[in-house]
Amino acid sequence: MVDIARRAGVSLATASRALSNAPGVAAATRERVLAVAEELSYVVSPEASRLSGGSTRRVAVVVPHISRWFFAAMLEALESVLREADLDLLLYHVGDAADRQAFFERLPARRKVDAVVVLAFPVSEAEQQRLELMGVSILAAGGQSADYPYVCIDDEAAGRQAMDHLIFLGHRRIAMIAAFDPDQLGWPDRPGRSEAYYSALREAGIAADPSLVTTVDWGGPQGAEAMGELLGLREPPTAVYAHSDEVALGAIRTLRRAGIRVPEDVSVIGIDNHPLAELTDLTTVSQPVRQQGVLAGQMVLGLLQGEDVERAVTMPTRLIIRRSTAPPRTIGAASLSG
Amino acid sequence: MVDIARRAGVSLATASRALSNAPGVAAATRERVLAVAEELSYVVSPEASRLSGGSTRRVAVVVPHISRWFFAAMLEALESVLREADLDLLLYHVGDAADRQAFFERLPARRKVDAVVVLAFPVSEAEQQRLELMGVSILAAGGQSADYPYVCIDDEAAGRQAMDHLIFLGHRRIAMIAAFDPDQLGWPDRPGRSEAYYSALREAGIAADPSLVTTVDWGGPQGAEAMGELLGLREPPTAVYAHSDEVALGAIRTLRRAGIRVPEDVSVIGIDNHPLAELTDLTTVSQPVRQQGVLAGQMVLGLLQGEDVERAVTMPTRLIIRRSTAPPRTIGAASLSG
DNA sequence: GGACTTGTAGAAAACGTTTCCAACAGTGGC
DNA sequence: GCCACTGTTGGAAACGTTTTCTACAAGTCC
Repeated sequence: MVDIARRAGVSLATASRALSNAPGVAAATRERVLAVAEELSYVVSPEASRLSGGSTRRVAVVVPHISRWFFAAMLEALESVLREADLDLLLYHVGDAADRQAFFERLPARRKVDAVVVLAFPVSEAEQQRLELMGVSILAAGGQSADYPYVCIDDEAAGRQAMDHLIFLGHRRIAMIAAFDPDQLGWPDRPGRSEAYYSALREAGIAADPSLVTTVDWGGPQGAEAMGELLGLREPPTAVYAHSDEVALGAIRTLRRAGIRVPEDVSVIGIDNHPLAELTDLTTVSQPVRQQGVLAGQMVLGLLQGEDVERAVTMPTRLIIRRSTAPPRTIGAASLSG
Repeated sequence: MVDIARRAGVSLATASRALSNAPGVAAATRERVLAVAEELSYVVSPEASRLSGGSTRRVAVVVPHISRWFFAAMLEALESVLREADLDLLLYHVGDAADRQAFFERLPARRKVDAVVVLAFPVSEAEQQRLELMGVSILAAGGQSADYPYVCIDDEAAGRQAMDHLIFLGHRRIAMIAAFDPDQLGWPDRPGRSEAYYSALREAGIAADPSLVTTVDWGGPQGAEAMGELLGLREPPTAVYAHSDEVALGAIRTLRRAGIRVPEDVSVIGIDNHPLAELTDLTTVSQPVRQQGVLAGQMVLGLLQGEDVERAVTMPTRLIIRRSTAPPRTIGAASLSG
C-alpha cells in the first residue's frame, strides 16, 4: 500500500481511506488512488486490515453432522449467501458433547470470527453468554434453543401434517418411530414431532397404544430394526409415522423383506423430503431446507451490520403425497381394532 | 500475549517461541508459559501471526457440491483430521466455472490459507501455478488432475467390478447410464467408469450396442428419465450399470413404476455405496469415502510440515452384493440376443 | 584458568493496515 | 481583514505476532 500511496502522490492514510471507501477523500484523489491500485492489481491484505481495525469477515458454522443431507443442504445454502457478501465460512464439526465443549472453549478466545451460526443443535446458556461476551453474534438455524435469533420449522405442525394424513386415509393403528440423535444428548429430540403424534391421535379420538411407539438412534438401519419390532406385535400397525425420511426408508426395507407391500399392506410416512424420498416414492412432509439456510445467511449479514433482525422465523412445511401411503386394507377391521 | 509473557515471568519473545513450539526454549520455561496460556485459554491471533510471517493455520477446501453425500462425507472426514491438528477449515463452494474462476482469482491474492484441498474437480495448469507461486500447497482428493498430489479410487477398476458382476451373472444385454456433472464442464467425467463398460464387454466377447449407452446430467431424476428411454428400445436391456447410486435409484423407480421387477426382470447396479443404497438393497461398488478424506487430511498435514508426501494414492473398491442384481430371467434368450 | 562453544533469554525491528489527531487551505459571515 | 468553520490531507500510534540480533551464563577443551 505504501507503494500505491507513493505512486499516487498521496500519504498512506489517504490511500487507505480511498481504498476502503471511507469518507473524507476528495473525489479526484480517490480516483487517482484507485487507478494506481487497479494498475498494479493490488489488494489489501486482509490480515493486516483485521489486525489493525475491524472485523474478520469470517463466520463460523457449527454442525453436528456434515454428511447428513439436511445439514449439508443447509450449509450449501448458507455458504452461497455468505460468499456473496464476501464473508468466509469456517466449518466446525462437533460430533459429540466433548467436541462441543472444546469448540466453545477455543474458538472465541481470540476473535477468529465475527459471528457463529449453530446448525440444529443446542447451546447452553453459559456457552451463549461466553460468545456474546466476546462480541460475536450468534444465531441458530434448523433448530431453536436459548433465546438468540433462530430460523427453523414448526416440528409439531410438520408432524401433524403427517399424522393427519394417515388418519384421514382411515388409519387408526398408527405406529411412531421416533429418532434420537445419540451424539446430542440433552437436545430436546424434536419434541414437536412426538407431540404431534399424541395430539393427532387425541383429536381423532384414538387411544394411544404405548407398544406402537418406539425410539431409536437416528439412522436408516435403526429404522429398519424398529420396524422389525413393530412387526413382532400381536397386532402390527397399518401405518408408520417416522420422524425422518431416512428412518422411514429403513422401515420400508424391513417391510419389503418381510414380503409386506407398501402402501397396500402398510403405509409409511417420513419428514424432511430428502432427495431420495422422491426417488423411492416416499410420502413425506417437506421442509424448506435451502430457504432456511439462505435466511440464516441473511440474518447473519443483518447481525453483522448491527441491524435489528427478526428474532424468530418459522418456515412452513408441506405434505408431499407419493406412493408409500394409502388407505388401510380393510378399513372396517382396522377401525375396530384401533 | 504480552499478558501471558508477564504472568509467566518471561519476555514476549520467549513466550512466542514457547507457544509456537519453536526451539531455543528450556523445557521448564515452556511448560510454565503453556500452563499460563492454558489457564487463560489463550490462543494466538492468526491475523497477527500471519502478518508477521507465520502461517495462517487455515486450509481452504473447495467443493463443487456440498449436499451430495459423497462430498459431504469426504468433507466430514477431512475436517476431523484438520481439527485434530488444530487447523481451521475454510469452506468454498464453487458451483460452476464462473465461481471457480472467481475463487482462484481472489483467494490467493493475499494468503488467507496455507493449503488448498480440491475435492473432486479439475484445476487448470494456470490455476495450479498461481497457487504454487503464492506458496500454498495444493492437493486433490476424490479425483485427480494436473500433477499435484492426489488421493482417489481407480474408477475403471470400480466400473469393472460392477460390469464383471453383471456379466458373471449371465447378462449380455447391459445398458450404461453415464452421469455427467453439468456444472463442471471440462472435467473428464469419470472416464474410467465409461471405459470399464467397454473393456468389460470386449473381454466378454459382447458387441457394444450404442443404443444401450446413455449419458445424463448427474442426479436421480435424470437416471429415472434415462431408464425410461432404455425401456423404449425394441429390445430393452436385462441389466443396467449406472455410474452412481443416485442414478441407479432413479432407474429403479422407473422400472418399478413400469411394473418391472428388480432384480427378477432387470438387474441394476450402481457405484459409491451411498448410505441409502443399503436401505434400498441396491447392489453397488463401495469406495472408501471417509478414508479418502482422512488420507487427504493427513497429506495436507504432511505438506504443511514440508514433508515429502506420496504423490498419488489409489484406494481399493469393493463389490457389495445386495438385492438389485440377479441372473437374467431367460439366460438362453438373453445370450442369443447379445 | 582463559578461550570457545552451546543453550537460553531479552530488545527491538519488522509485517501492512486503520484511525486518531493535528495541520492546512479555502469559504463565508461579520 | 479577522474569525470560525468545513473539507481534505499527512504524521504517527496502534494492532499482536515472529524473527533477527545481541547478551549472558554455564560447560568443555586444552
